[in-house]
Amino acid sequence: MRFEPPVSLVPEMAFPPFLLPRAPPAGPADFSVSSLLSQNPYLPLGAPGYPLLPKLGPYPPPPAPGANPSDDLRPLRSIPPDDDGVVDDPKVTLEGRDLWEKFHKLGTEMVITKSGRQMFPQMKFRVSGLDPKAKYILLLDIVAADDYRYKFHNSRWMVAGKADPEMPKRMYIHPDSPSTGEQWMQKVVSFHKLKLTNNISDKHGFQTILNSMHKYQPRFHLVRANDILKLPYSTFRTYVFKETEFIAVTAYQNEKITQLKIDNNPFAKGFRDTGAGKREKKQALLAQRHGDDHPRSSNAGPSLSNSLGSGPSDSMTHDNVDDDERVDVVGNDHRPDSVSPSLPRHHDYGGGENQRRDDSDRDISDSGSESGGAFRPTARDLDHPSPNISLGPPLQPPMLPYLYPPNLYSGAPGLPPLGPPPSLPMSLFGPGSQHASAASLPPSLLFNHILQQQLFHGGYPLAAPPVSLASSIGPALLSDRLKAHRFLPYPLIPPATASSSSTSSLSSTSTSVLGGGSLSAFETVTPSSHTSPKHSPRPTVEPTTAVESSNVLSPVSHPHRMSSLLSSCIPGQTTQTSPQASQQHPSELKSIEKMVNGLDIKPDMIKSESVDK
Amino acid sequence: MRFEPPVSLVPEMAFPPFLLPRAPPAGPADFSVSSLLSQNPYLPLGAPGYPLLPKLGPYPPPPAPGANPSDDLRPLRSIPPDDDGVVDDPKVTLEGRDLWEKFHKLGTEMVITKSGRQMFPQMKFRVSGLDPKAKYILLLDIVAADDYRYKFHNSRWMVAGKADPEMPKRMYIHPDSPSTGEQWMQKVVSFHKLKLTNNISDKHGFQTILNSMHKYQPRFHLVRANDILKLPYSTFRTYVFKETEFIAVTAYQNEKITQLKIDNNPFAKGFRDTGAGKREKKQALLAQRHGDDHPRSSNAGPSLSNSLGSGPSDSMTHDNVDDDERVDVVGNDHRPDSVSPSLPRHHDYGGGENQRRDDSDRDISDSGSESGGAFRPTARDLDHPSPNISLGPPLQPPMLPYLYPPNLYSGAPGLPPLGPPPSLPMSLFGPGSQHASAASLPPSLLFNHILQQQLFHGGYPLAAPPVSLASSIGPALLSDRLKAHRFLPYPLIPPATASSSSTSSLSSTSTSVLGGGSLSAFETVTPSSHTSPKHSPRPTVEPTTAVESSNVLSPVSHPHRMSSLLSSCIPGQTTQTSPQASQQHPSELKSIEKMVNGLDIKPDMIKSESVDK
DNA sequence: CTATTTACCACCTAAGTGCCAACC
DNA sequence: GCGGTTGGCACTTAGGTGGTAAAT
Repeated sequence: MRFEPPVSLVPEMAFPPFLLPRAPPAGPADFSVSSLLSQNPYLPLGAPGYPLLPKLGPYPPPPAPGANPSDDLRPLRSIPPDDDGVVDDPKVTLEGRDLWEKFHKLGTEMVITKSGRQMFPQMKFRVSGLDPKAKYILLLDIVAADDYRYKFHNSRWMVAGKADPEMPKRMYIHPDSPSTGEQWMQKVVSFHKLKLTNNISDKHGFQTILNSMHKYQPRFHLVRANDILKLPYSTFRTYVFKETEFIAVTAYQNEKITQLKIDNNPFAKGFRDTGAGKREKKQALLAQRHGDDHPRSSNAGPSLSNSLGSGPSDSMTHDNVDDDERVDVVGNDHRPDSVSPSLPRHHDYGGGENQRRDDSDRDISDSGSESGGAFRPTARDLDHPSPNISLGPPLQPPMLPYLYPPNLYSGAPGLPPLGPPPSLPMSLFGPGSQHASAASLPPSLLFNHILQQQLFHGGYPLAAPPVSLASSIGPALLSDRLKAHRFLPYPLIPPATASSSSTSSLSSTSTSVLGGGSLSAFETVTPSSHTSPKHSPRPTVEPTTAVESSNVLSPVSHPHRMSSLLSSCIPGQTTQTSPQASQQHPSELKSIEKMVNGLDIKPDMIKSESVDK
Repeated sequence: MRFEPPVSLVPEMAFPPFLLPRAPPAGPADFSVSSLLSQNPYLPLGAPGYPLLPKLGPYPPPPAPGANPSDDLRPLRSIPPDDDGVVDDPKVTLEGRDLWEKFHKLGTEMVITKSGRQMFPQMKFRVSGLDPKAKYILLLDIVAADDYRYKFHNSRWMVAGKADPEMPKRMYIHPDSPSTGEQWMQKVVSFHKLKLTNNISDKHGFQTILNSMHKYQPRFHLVRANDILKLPYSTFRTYVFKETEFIAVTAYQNEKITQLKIDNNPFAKGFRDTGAGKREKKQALLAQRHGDDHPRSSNAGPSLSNSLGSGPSDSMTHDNVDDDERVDVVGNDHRPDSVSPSLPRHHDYGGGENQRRDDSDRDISDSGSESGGAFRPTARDLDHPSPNISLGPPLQPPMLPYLYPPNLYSGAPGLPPLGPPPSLPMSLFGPGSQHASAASLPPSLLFNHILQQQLFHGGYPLAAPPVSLASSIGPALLSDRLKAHRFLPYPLIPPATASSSSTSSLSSTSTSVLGGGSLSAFETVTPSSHTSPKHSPRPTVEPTTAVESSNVLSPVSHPHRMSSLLSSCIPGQTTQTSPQASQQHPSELKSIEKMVNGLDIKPDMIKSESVDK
């Protein structure tokens, strides 16, 4: 049509879309990091052109003219210039949680390659409860889930020794950052562009370097900040979904995982046995090629997903993600899977004030903020749904020069950090501050990164020679760590043996965590001294409502590891840590550690698990 | 490898890429609008969550503590908070200019579809001379090149009547906006994601609505602003490359264009006659299918692409885009194709100060800035290379409520605006300010957009009912315009006849412009009273160095159309217009209009044209 | 040797292209 | 039927999948 009658057009034309409305494309937003990175590899942080030193003057900005003098007493805060004072109460939901749980039950494996591989269930989140007008930066990182090295033996994952040294983990900034709360809430936030690699000389920068045969835990960070430079000074919330835990592999070990991937990943349709007829055919073909039907797994769990499971002979009859298109087959959203840190209405986003659950008695973070705030979870804090949430106050500039090696990130129970965990990094948090690093770590890393850039004439992170970091944290430290762990033969030493003072009796099923109520295959064969009798090593778990609530007490002696891993708060509860506020009570530490390990599960959390169609 | 010797790793690991370095992907940056839009359709302007009213307080920010009191005397400026005072001297180069020129010679056609179609030679620019630390917003819009409707008859484009009413044009914000100068300069800035459509009910928001069989002119806007909200207050520069002019079609008319697209667009390789052998084969096949070899065009050129050019019998022998892969076939960069607005070193980016060419006498914009600045190009200003550049100061808030209907955008000579151009919009610039709109228009549109959002509770532009705009510009105006032009039979009325006071004798080959020195097929059959005798209607132009420098004097009576189209300055020269500063001398107006029409061409501009291999 | 990892493959999705028959 | 428009088609690029054999 060339030109319709004005009458009908007027309405259309009347609206001047000078600016593209930015209508979201169909489907989840392509919020993937890579998109932005590839599109605008420079935008935020680390870009050469980015002002190396904030021009904002001292952080935080001076109090407003009419501000009460007492305000000055509060610790430096991260309130961004445009902070409208509106309190947010973010809730985060893991997209495709059901699928994630299916994988988790089997023991999720993620392929890592030299060139980088995307994660298959993709990391996608729904966010709500944000201040529509405030700007937020969303991040994702992947940290070691424990200090073990694994091997897939007899159809199950077993500990095969101490972990290899972790490569420094990078914080993946969602490419759309910073965007307003309204923008983030409008669509699913996807981090699918993030790539996993085992290539230490990652040139792309899109990739996260992982060790094969090690267990990892993705973490989602929500930071209220309108500028990436302010990240280190801003309040951030960390959400951990245990169901996204996975073991990095260069080749799939568990055939069930392979099949689940094939059945759910559109790009793997070529390997799919569509429909009954095709299915048989294809599998036959595969079998022929293989020469044997049961690669590794001897235990088939009916468990897996979609009912049909006319799978190959080898093991499973488990999955039947019948149709190509469906990714989330079973009923979703049966259980409350969105969690909110629930900041107090008068919450102060700066580093100083405490954050409490609106209606709660848990003053988790109070001590943390000004005094040296840290987690102070109560017992109540332990019962919470899937995502473990933690809040962290911004780090103070004074600590910036220090860098906490990301490889110390692991916070799982059981083994102590590789070798005597260098206490140096902890100095950041001052003596007695043992777990504050959990939530604050990400920012600290970010900050340090920035710092490096500033110190070393701000080239691209990758472009900049490694020297920068080394110097910032002390070259000796880093190299020592590396040396200490080079070439681990990864014997099958039981984890318990290696542990130091840390492993408590509670930590038996140490790394076990439940993906929001689902049983994970990971819980199976932890070679620790106390293997959980509850579960058979096999993920043969039928759709059940059984609750796996193991309590793990993480090593107090290595709080930094712990906290860095998963310091969590009960959803709807907030914890606040600040570098200087890190000194906490030992008792608190324990609670925190519990949360960190994400072992407490509420019965209602399991509810939706058995929905497999 | 699991873990290499620390010695080798240390350097690698020492560098903590916490933040992805955002290494640019190979090839030109995927800076396309759509990318960001699709990725983060909300980011900048118009997003619901976007702060409707800047919280910055009064623009500009209060002077620094140590600032001289006299600073306060300066008019409100748009200097962004992070404006470091560094003067930039932006230069913009059209990527693939040679290819563009080839198309332009034939009379570029761009397919528009209901679902939206990307442009094929893609809009890509190289930018340099920016302040590395300052943030810039890059935009692209496509405006009517004239007021005609065309038809392709006898192998040439002919005017077929007055233009249909234009749909409101939207300003396409480059998705990476805002980014630092350093970021923009680092790679080619691509707008390839922009899509053209004829679907008035464009739901996607990525698309620009055009009228089929109408001629358009893309424009590139460079704005120094660190926040999209500040766009209206910021200095902007507009670059117009005449070689990117095109006629929108729903189906290709000129077979040569088709072939040129096929030969150069990788996605059209399927239609390519690779190698000599294949070529013959394919064409034979095509012939079979067609049943006739000459769909529409009676003129075939052996010309087309891959050397073999055993094309259909039609006419031209002129061009030859030899190889598939090459986009820029002929010698590039023979002529200076990068242009800089050349701001004075002490240039003030605010709305107030004047901008002069560093070494020049052209004080083009001076009057414009504080006093009500506008173009004041001198004769010298008229001789310049391809991109026509204009500078515009920010619009002042007072004028925001007004909206200038984008469809009045055309600035070509010849016909007057459709019907009596509503003078209302011009009120924005005050009486006597007749051409200031050119450069300032884009921002004004943007601003109005923002305003609308603010006024109408800031929904998405598209989401928001058309009411907003209608009300802002006055419903009556818009609807009247629409009514006035509905269903034009587009008779073959010669343009000259329709013109009002505007068309001067100089404007004979009115719309003819040279794409940076190349002859355009568009110049051929302008049914105006004075057809350029120089060129045959057919783009049969052999590789020649002939210069087409026709001077067109655009109608003074309709300055808004003119100016909005192509107000241009000599490269390296800057013009500045401001809403309030719009009152200019009549003499200046003429100069400006000349520039607007981009008719002045320097001999050296043509140089590279004949290089076709 | 074993246990992993790599490189390459066919197969898929997603999306851009012009062609063409059908439509108006 | 003409001029213009539309939607399905085959083809392309680009890139994500797991399989597989060879390399480490």
